[in-house]
Amino acid sequence: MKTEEPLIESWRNLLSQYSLVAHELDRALQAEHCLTMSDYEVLDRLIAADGCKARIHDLVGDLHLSQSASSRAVARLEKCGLVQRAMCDTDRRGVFVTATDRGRALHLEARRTQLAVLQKHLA
Amino acid sequence: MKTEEPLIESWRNLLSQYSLVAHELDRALQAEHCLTMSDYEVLDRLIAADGCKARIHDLVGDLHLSQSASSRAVARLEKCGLVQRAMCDTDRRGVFVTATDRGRALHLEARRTQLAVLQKHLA
DNA sequence: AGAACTTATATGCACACGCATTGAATGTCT
DNA sequence: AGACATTCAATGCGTGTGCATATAAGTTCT
Repeated sequence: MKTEEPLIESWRNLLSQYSLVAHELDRALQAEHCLTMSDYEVLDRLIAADGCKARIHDLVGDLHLSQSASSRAVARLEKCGLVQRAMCDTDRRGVFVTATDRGRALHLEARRTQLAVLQKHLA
Repeated sequence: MKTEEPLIESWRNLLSQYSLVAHELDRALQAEHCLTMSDYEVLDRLIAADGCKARIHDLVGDLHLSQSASSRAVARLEKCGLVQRAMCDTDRRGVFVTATDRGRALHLEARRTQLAVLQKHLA
């Protein structure tokens, strides 16, 4: 395989590395914690926020997910009891999402799983 | 946001860059050529092969896709007339996939689309 | 040759995704 | 205040994905 465009070479490297890590991360999180990579990302962002609380709208910007996918991720997390929805009193269109105790606990465990995978592939 | 683990920092960068490029690439290929990113990747690998011809099994290794997803991508390309399936006479389990003239032509056009997107984001 | 195993593709199924739309609340402009 | 536009979240829909399985062909071992 000749190198052709270095641009394509870069893209292939990016794609390869992403695919490898993403697939394994997804498998590990699913197997050990019943979480999608996206679910974990939502939880992670939420916990990074003030008071483990954020509006969905604010999460979307950080998430590499569409608004609808983010909304559904929150719904999944809520169904598992990791997160709670609450109306936002200052703007009743908005929805505040808060991590529950179980959510915070699971996040800690899942974080270890994540680090193990990253260690293995990005170290 | 404190930096915490540099490992996580790396992963976030990888994820961000991938998401940006992948989404835009997908949109552009779909809009201009009715191709998924995966479809294009299959076509691309096929054309890189000897005689624009390869067995599905051999494609799978390069593709960042599962066997089933690869099989379906080939099916899509065939439905669009970009590719042809043919039995492999030396091993009748195998299926040879060959790019048609239209497939080769479309690949050239799509390649320009790809390069434009990559240029914009990876240059 | 025949049975047991392996390999190459296709397919049923459940699920996460993005796009488009809906519904409700807010904002703006006259 | 009232009409129109905008914003936030949820949902219907179509589609691509991986996993498990099915099917068919090749391989190995006795």
